[in-house]
Amino acid sequence: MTESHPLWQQIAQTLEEELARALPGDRLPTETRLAARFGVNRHTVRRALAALAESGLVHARRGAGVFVAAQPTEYPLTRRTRFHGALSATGRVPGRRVLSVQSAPASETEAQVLALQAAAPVLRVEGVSLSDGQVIGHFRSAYPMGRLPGLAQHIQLGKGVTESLAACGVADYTRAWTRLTARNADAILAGHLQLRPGDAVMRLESMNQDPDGTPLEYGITHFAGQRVTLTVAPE
Amino acid sequence: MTESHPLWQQIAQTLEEELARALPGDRLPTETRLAARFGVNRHTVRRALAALAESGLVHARRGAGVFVAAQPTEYPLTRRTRFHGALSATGRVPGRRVLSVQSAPASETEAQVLALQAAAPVLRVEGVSLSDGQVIGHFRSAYPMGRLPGLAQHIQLGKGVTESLAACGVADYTRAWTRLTARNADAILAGHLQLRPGDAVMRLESMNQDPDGTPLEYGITHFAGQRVTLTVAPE
DNA sequence: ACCTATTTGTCCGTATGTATT
DNA sequence: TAATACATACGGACAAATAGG
Repeated sequence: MTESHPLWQQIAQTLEEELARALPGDRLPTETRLAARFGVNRHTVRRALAALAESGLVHARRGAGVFVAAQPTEYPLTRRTRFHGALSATGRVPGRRVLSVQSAPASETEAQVLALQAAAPVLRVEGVSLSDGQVIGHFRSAYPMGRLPGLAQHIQLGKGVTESLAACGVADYTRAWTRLTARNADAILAGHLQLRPGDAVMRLESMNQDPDGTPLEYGITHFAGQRVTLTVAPE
Repeated sequence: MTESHPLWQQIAQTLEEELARALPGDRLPTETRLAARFGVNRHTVRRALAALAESGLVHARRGAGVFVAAQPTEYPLTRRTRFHGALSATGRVPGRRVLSVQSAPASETEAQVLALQAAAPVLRVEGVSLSDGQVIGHFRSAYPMGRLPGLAQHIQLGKGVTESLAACGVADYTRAWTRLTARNADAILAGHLQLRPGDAVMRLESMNQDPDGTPLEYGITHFAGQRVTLTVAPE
């Protein structure tokens, strides 16, 4: 093809084809060696590797090298979505790390979604979700404190959402709705998810409610696109 | 801030905050001006702008400048997902452009999902979906020809999926399941969706069936992450 | 229709920082 | 500790697309 694509794209495509015959965890040649092989500057190779990393095919570790990436985790997205159970069912070991818990007056959006009066107190919980020890998601949730007295203590003890809600008298809850979109990770999110800025992530905005329809939780979760597949199935 | 975040990240964050007060279509200062303003090299500004572009916040046009991007389209994802109806309901004008129609023996995956014998004939349809004239998605579908005689003629006449299936005697169909993940667009997909390589896209793999559970369509759709929000709601 | 200045895109080269081995 | 390897930042040069005269 006389179609003169940029050098870095040609290199990326060549590498992508070769990656099809590689195994997850395999290490690529160093940037310097690749530059020598293709007869280009190291930065041109870096541009190509950046594209592959954005596609989730490889990931770089400073000082170590560039490695072939692994396979995704399945995550069913149903009305009764439970993080712990969802992952256990697919044979993964779930985990959770709470980064911060704080109470604050509800934002405009939170008040509206949770059906609260303006500036009513909410408990904000931020953390990351793990699958087999690897970070797959980052969540930021808001709980109405008025309806869930004592929730903060349980959350801070490291208990799961379902368990903590049960301790507050919530026997059951279901997901009312979910809004989904894809974004490129910014620097902060990439840090949480152990990705590179620009990597594709799925953004889920959702609300959970009790059987009476009372809102119990409003959250925004970001999943690492390359490590998670969401499944939407009828029940 | 002595907080040692890279320069380009700090610049990206500053610009992101300022973008919140900008209107879609607004033009940013040139790279050279921004470099002067932040007291850095032009390449450092470019790295920051690249991150914002990957997040879908801005869009660069060579020779013209960098511009603030536009707003997303809503797309409900239910058991009875109908492209035309879904968009009409949100006040958008839907559209579809078929790029190719061809018959071929089913691939291994197609045969398995559609419950066909190996290499049974399927009709493959590829095209793009429009909302208000703008490309929002790219689809590649496979239909079992044995169950849908004459489908090719209707599809080629430019009719919609629902309409074409109706002409083959399918009065109703529902979505059996959907698998979702986020990816970065490669060069080809970016071309179809009028995005830039590396932009976040949502990949939907889905199967539609008739009321008896007979598979009718297996397809993979990619939505432009910045232009579409999927909603998952219980029925 | 043509030219020109402007603006972004690509590529090279160099230097230095930081994490890993 | 030292060598290796990726990350950041700077500088320069030219190509390609755009906009305006």
